[in-house]
Amino acid sequence: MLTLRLPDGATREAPEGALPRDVVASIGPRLLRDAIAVELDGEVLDLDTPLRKGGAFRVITEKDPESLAVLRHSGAHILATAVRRLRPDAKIGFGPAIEDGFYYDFEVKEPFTPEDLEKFESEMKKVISEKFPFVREEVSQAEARKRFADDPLKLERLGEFSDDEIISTYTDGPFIDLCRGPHVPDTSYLKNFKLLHTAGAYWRGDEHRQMLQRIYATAFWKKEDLEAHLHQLEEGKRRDHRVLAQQLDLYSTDARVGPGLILWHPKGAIIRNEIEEYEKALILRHGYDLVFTPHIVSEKLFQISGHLENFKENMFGAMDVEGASYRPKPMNCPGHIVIYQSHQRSYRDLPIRYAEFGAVYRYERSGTLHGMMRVRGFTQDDAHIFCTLEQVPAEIDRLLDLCDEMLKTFGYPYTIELATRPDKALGTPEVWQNAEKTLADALNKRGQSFTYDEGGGTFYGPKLDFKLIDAIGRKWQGPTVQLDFNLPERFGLEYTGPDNTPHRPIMLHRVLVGSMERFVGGLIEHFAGAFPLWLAPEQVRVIPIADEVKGFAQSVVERLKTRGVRVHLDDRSETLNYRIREGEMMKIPYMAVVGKREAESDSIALRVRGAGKKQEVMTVTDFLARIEDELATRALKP
RNA sequence: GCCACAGUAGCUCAGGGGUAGAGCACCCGAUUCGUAAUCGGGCGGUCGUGAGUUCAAUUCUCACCUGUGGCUCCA
Repeated sequence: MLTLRLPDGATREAPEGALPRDVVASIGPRLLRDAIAVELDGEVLDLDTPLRKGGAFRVITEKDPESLAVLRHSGAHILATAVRRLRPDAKIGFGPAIEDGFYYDFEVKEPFTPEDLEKFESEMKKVISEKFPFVREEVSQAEARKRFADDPLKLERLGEFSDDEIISTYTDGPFIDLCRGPHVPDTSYLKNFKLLHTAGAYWRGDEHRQMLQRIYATAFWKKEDLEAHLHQLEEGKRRDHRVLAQQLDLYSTDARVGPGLILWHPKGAIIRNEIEEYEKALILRHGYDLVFTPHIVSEKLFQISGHLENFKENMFGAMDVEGASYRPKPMNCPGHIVIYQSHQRSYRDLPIRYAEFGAVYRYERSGTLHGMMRVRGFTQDDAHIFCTLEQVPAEIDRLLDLCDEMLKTFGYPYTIELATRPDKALGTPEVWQNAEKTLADALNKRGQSFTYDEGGGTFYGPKLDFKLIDAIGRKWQGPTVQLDFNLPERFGLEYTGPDNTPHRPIMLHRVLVGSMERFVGGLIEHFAGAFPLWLAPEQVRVIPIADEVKGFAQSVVERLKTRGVRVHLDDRSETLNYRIREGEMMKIPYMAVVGKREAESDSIALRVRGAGKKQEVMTVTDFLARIEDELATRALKP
């Protein structure tokens, strides 16, 4: 007999091989109706998978987040069922649930078209209405080979099973798949789904293997959730930084310059410069020293750092300079280390914090480039902290303050992940455990919640990853802090301790925005191009209603200009409506409309971006005070 | 790099074996307006680049370049 512990503390006895369905039914028939799957000791099983061991037992219903993955995985089978009906020649690969939906990979001679997708979707609806049960069977290797004789990809997978592994198949109507499960009871459970797009994908993610055709889709229990998700995708498209940047004239690329190389237009440059100025003041306040290092560097440096060995495929080629090889730097760390080594260092000097807005160049494969998000030349807001082991907690604490302050300024909520030792790693497990504990302690001490990303560290040390959440709920890579056990060794970094002997410092790498390019690209989408006042390329546009008040409008412009406000006068001979419309489309935070009434009272009719006709009339003096306050506090609105 | 798709005026796009069209933008003129497009006129493209097929290519074919969606990789 197996003993199952229920969440309320009660226990149930069930014979070995009992079906979860029967156990759930014994708890209550209503529960069985709502049950999607069960969880046994953390493993999700469907209702028809025989129980082989006892443990913590929990029923999963639509309310549990785990149920969504079960639904989506079943959705993948339903998709494959439909595809097989319409394209019997399609060989099946894998079809897992993923974060926002599911996909299925097929090997086909003719790639799928958007019209195919529509047909598959209607065919899926048929499969759903046919209400095929998902039938689980456990079979022998020989039997499995027979069943998948026509599916070479499945046969390959079968070859990897060890003798003691259970091979299971799932059948829904005409379709059979090699699959571990779990699945929903039958195909009718899938009600709210949408096929999204197709894409090529390597068989088993290996670029040396053949390309399969992948169909991406999403599914939810509730119609509202599906609609919300599709709306978020739409909203993401509407905010696409490449489109907005074109409309707002922020940056461009050009084939003559080269792909993945960003040309910052004046308006984009203003945004970037505001961020840099802000960050510069911030880090100087937090005890950093600014440095500059060259863009091209002798290869010797990268031999010492190991980049030439480990990062070569991402480095641009060498250029010959009087017989010596130079390369554009892919990272700033070695340069900062050399500055550290330009003097003998004492424990009294530490911590040393070098910061640089360092341009780096990395050879990224052409297919990976994407707007400002993935480029070949970018500027990192990079810093390296050299300190003693004892100083690490205080440095982490300082960094958490710094990140928190900065992310609040941009209006990003965030989460933190602590990435731990990967399989292939430098240094002993003890050193790692110690370092991971130091990081965790620093977070815990200030009550900062975080999750673990097990095995997600770099080979040279653990790291903290900040994940930003943007205005429509998407996650972005934010600041990272990495401990480095490697470079101090390779360069033989030293400082003299109080005991008058040499010691090896600890090195911390950290970026806040990461790369100016990627961060600004993200900001464009976060704000949908409507930048807060302090970042807006054009902050105020003054619009005289008619020529007779041009002089007054000019005086408003002058007064704003002397306070450093980025202001323009739009006195073109266009209608007021036309000029207002253009200002709105350029997402200018404030339009100061002035007519005869305003000129008489030294005031403006202020149109706030996005507020439509709800204008406020205020004196120029009051407007100046308002602007100055919003700039000083870097207000997020308007 | 790989798979699929795309490239026509500054932008968004229509067209199609006989060397091109719209709207917006831009320029000129009229208009002087109270909160999201005033009217009229004009300028503007060797149809991504190169080669091939053809009497004839922007249109068909191939290669390359650039971009898009993914894969792989990543700030």
